[in-house]
Amino acid sequence: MQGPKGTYDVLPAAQALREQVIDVAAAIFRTAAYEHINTPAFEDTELFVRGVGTSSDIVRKEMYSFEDKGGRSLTLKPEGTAPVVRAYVQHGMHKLPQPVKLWYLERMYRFERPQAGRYREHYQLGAEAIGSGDAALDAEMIMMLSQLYEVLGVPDVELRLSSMGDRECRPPYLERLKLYLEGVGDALCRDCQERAKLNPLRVFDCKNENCISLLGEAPKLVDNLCPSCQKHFDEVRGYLDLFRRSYRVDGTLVRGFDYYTRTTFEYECARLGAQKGIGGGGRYDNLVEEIGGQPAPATGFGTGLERIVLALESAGITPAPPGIDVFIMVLAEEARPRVMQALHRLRGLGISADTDYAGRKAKGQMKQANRLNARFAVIIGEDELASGAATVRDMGSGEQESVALDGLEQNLSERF
RNA sequence: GUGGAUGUAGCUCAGCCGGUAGAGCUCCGGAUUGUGGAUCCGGCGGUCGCGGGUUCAAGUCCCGUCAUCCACCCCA
Repeated sequence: MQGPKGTYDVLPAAQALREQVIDVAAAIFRTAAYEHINTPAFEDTELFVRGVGTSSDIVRKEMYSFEDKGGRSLTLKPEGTAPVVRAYVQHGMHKLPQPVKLWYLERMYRFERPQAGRYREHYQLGAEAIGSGDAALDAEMIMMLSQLYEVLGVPDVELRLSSMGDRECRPPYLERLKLYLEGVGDALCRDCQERAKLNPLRVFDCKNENCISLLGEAPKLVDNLCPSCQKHFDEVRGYLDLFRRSYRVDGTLVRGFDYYTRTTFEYECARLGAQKGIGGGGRYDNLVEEIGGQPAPATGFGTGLERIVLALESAGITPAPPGIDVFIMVLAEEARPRVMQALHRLRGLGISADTDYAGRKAKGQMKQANRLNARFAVIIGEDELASGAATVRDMGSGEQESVALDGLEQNLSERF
């Protein structure tokens, strides 16, 4: 038996680094006044169809959709924003002080071919600020991610920035782009000719060199913003300059969801190979309304836990191996009850403690204490029971002393 | 969904021109009657991914299939 394709087990050895990433992220969210939210693993399929958009690959071919026994069409969530917005609308959060600032750690599901840094189930850390159109919030999002990567030590991080415009400037731009693409015609690759029909902006994703050079002359949305979008974009850039956050304006930056408006951004890590995008997001001023709420502007981001971990590992970053406080060696069957009592008492005092359950010899138990990275080994055997004093060994120095069994736990607790 | 590479012990791998499977690490034990991190010795551990085919004989050759990895598509 094996786990399903594209899934993985997080084994104990891999937990420390993941937990470090999560802890740092949670602290950043907390200090920026974001509150934790959890949403269900699955939602009505309709939520993603309306939210993410029917022209996106995710909706067209990557959703884990199924019918439940009640005949409802449900989908394991492929992204985190639409569910949070659904919760915002459902719980009437528009009545709370705005903006409502939320963060999440959730599993995402996409039916894709697995690859380095890409799984069918993965974790994303994300944040959403709903109820304000202020460019300062876009900058806050970008800077929270920047801070996360910096504190963790993610190497070679680059930021790309663009704008998707709004309902006023995007439609006329798309007409211009379509005209341009028709002018280029058959010279584009077959994929791009498909994209031109379905979602013209996607042609900028193409890696075909011929297409890239043909599109070099194409009009870019970021160069054709309406005055209000231009002002908003300039404000975001102003904040990034204020924070000395380097970035590159990239008119070819196209994100995978249809709901973006105005600001979009993406962080990449050059160490990661093909799947180098480690986090990204942007503004989605129409999504709340499209999902059925009172219109409310919003902005947010998502970042991939696995890709951050891969990037950290590529830089050789590994957290200190965990250890325990005390390992108690049982060297006589008659000592077992006293050992179990000591274990229970120590743990009650908040001291991590373990013992031998494998019937190992003295040497084997000492070895186990060493493997567990124990600070102290406590020996209880025939001699100790007879003398009424346990042997306490400092695993760092190798020094040993006798400690009365009567006050053993108290004595040990004073050492931490 | 497309292309390429790879599947042998828990892990990393060797296995020649086809002749009935090996090493290192880990684990357990011994050298050291009850003392770790070093060394030496021994032991446990394998449906050779799975299914067919060729052959007297297949880990080895052929076909299929599944899985993993890498790339495309796309994305975190």
